[in-house]
Amino acid sequence: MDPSVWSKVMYSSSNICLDSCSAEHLSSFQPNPVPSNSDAQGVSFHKDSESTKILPESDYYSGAEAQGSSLICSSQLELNPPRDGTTRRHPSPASGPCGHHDWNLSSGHQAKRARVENIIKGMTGSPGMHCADGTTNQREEEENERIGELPLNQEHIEGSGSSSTSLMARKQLESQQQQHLRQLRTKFNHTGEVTETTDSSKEEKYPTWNDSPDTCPRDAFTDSYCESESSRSRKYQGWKKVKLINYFQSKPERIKLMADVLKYELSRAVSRSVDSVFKSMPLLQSSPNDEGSVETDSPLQSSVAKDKKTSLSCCGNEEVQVPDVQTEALSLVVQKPRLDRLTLQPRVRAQNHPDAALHDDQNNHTTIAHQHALRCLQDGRSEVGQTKFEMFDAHWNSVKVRSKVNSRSVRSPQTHTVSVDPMLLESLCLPHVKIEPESPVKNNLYMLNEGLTTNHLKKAKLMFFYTRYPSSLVLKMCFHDVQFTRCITSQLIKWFSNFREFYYIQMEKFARHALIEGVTDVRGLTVGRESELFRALNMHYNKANDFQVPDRFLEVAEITLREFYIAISMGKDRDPSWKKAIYKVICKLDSDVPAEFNSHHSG
DNA sequence: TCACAGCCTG
DNA sequence: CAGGCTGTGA
Repeated sequence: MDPSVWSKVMYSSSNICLDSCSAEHLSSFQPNPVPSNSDAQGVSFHKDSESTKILPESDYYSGAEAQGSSLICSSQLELNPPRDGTTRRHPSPASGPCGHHDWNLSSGHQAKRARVENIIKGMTGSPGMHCADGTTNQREEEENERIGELPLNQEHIEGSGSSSTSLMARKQLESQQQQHLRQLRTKFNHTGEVTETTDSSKEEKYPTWNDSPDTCPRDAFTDSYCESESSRSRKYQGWKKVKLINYFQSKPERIKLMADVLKYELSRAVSRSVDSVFKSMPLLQSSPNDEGSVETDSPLQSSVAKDKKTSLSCCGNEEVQVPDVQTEALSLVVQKPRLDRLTLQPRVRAQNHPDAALHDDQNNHTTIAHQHALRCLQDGRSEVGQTKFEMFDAHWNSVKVRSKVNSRSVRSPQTHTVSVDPMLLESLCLPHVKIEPESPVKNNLYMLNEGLTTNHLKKAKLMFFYTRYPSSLVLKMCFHDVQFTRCITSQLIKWFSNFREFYYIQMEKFARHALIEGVTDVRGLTVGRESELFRALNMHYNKANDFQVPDRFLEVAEITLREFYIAISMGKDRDPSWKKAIYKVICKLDSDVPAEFNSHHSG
């Protein structure tokens, strides 16, 4: 366009402005010394501005612009985390009292428990007396109650003064009990769970259920556990003590022995289940700062050591949740089903890591190694095992670091990304997952939505000096080198929307600041090239400062600033849509974009 | 219903 | 700057 024509248009536009946008009150308006908007926004703004002339945008927003509702919402979000599926599906391990977790084990574990319970049920009949082990918790007592039901029924008969019980009947009962226990052990052997204690020789040494207090507790069956787990020895000692105390209650002792067997089996099952969890659990960090390591390790060790179902239940609870997490994470993350077929680089599944939700069965070779090392560490049997664990953990950590470097940064914990080692993918020659390393050249030519480049963005910003509300026709003329699609158009419109947003934010900010500074005459508000407002705007739209900003833009900026000043001083900002009137005025101040913007390439 | 502007958020 | 969302006008 001819510059002269451009100037004409520009100045006519200016005249339109003076005619239409209340130039009269702009030139003569003198607001109340005290702004009428006495709401929290103004107060906050005033308060903040006492120490600093120009408020940082963030401060400004927190005090002046941000409405209370948004703040409240934010806090509400913190105080009341959304009770969505994520929250429900990812409960904290400490989400409930450990003792109340009711054996929510994995399906395999449940099957195992069902087997044990079937055995127990085969032995149980009617309610009986409680076990005398004072160390057992409620859970244990319930278990023992069930275990002791049937035999104690008989015991109850005896203990209740049934001295008429014949010796035959007694022996028959003992025989039945022995049979039960043999069946128990046979089943255990069959499942292979207690392999170290189930060879035939040990079975031969198994107690013969004499009433002798010496033979009963000192059986090889129990001792074998004591050898491997010292803490079990403590329990055993307590158990033995109870036995000595209740010497004359021989049958309950046997029941308790069986209960111990069952408890051991359950304990083992839990331990194994926990181990299995480590195939998919976040690998523990050796860092002392990592609480997850401590928290997860501790129950593992204590589960075997203390043989308390309280701790077992804790473990059980955790291990139950994890598969759910993984299941859900898989559904969320693996958008490209073929991607998880790859041998992706091991991913860190620390509980508080965004990638924790990722589950990759293909990583079993590493997770199993970690699991093995961890088990060695748990057992405390081998320093070699611990060394292996540390070495593996170090390797794992290094892998994690590499993963973080190579993968895209995760913006938020909610973001689920599949971190793939590009080198690995390249080595696999998989074109559909080809990931090119970022190069500076490509960054400079950063493509935006299949057409718009950073140069287009820069050009759009310069256009903003002339037009705040460009029509689609103007956009097409100015970005003729772009294949216009609905998406491209929307993006360009969005760009200008963002430009306007920043523009009006600056205007409001400086208008409020002027009011606070005590500016009483709107004529005192000017926007020159040396003004703070112009610097802020120029920094945003013309960062390189290689473009001569038209004077008309300064005029429009000044008009806008005064409009904001007047509106705020009149208390119009109490109306949620108070800015619309200003927008309506400013949209009429658009100028034509110089011809250079139309004919030239975006670069 | 669609397109667009504006607001909010990351 | 982009995406989601809502309100509005044609």
